[in-house]
Amino acid sequence: MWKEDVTVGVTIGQAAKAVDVNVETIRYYHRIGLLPLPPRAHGSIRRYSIDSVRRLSFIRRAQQLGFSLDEIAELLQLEKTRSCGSARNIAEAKLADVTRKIADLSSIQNYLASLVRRCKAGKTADCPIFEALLPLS
Amino acid sequence: MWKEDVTVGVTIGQAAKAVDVNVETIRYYHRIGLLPLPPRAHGSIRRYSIDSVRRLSFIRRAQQLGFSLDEIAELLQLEKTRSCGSARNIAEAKLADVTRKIADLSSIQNYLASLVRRCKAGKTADCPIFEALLPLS
DNA sequence: TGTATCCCTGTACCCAAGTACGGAGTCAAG
DNA sequence: CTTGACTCCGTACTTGGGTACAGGGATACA
Repeated sequence: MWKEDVTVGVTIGQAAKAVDVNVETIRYYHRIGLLPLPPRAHGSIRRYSIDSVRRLSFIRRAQQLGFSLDEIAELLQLEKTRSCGSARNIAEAKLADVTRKIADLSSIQNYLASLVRRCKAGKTADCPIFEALLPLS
Repeated sequence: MWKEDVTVGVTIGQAAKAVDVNVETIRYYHRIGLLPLPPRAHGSIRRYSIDSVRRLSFIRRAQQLGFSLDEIAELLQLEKTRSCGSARNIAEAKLADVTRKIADLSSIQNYLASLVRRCKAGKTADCPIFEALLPLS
């Protein structure tokens, strides 16, 4: 006999495996309203549609791009209107953010590199790392 | 009359102001063992020496360089031996870390920039941001 | 001497993004 | 029909880096 609903979509475990995420994480996304609860088939067990899984994988990809869950929620809201301008605003803000972070890290990189370089070159007696970082006593 | 001890060093509030940090933060550093408790003069009020304040300011500077409090504790441990090689190892590890972060952020930057650029150029109908980030339905 | 401003300890709370777990229900295979 | 793997819900805990009180001392200045 053909059980119509039960096999439509995947279980939470399969969805989790598909996007390489913890089952508890998916539940957490439900809790905070980031991912709508999928329909239940017969029993109490949820079935995740292809769309649900795609939404989940979007969340992970956006996270990798440095978006917070709040920002991701905002982006997912935009899906309803498909407002190109709003999405671009968010993307541009995030781009500015990332650019600033890169600049900050670059100056840290330069400083650390110069410390290491001078440390390698110099005598052990006056290690520039200690001089720069630990000006105690 | 000359009160010898009481005026040696500064109070927590002055120390906090000197390195632009919250009083509670200093107490927190004591709690986690990052900053040793300074001696008390007469009453129960702590007096922070110049060295204490320098140590505190080192913590903040190292934080700005991206070191975690754990790593900073490690660096402060090294002060005892002044082991140049160990310090260089830590600095080099952090440098590698920072370099990797920059690389990650750069690819994110490229991707976001290309999305924004294409979004500006294209027609509103097929916004690349939605296509790239929201491949739902 | 009053009062205003610090300081003390201890405890609880904050944020983001989860993770862990207990106790019960469900489902498929053997 | 039992076993084992999976799922449910709810609640509590985690990490890192702090903040915020409450309820008392201490100190400084007029």
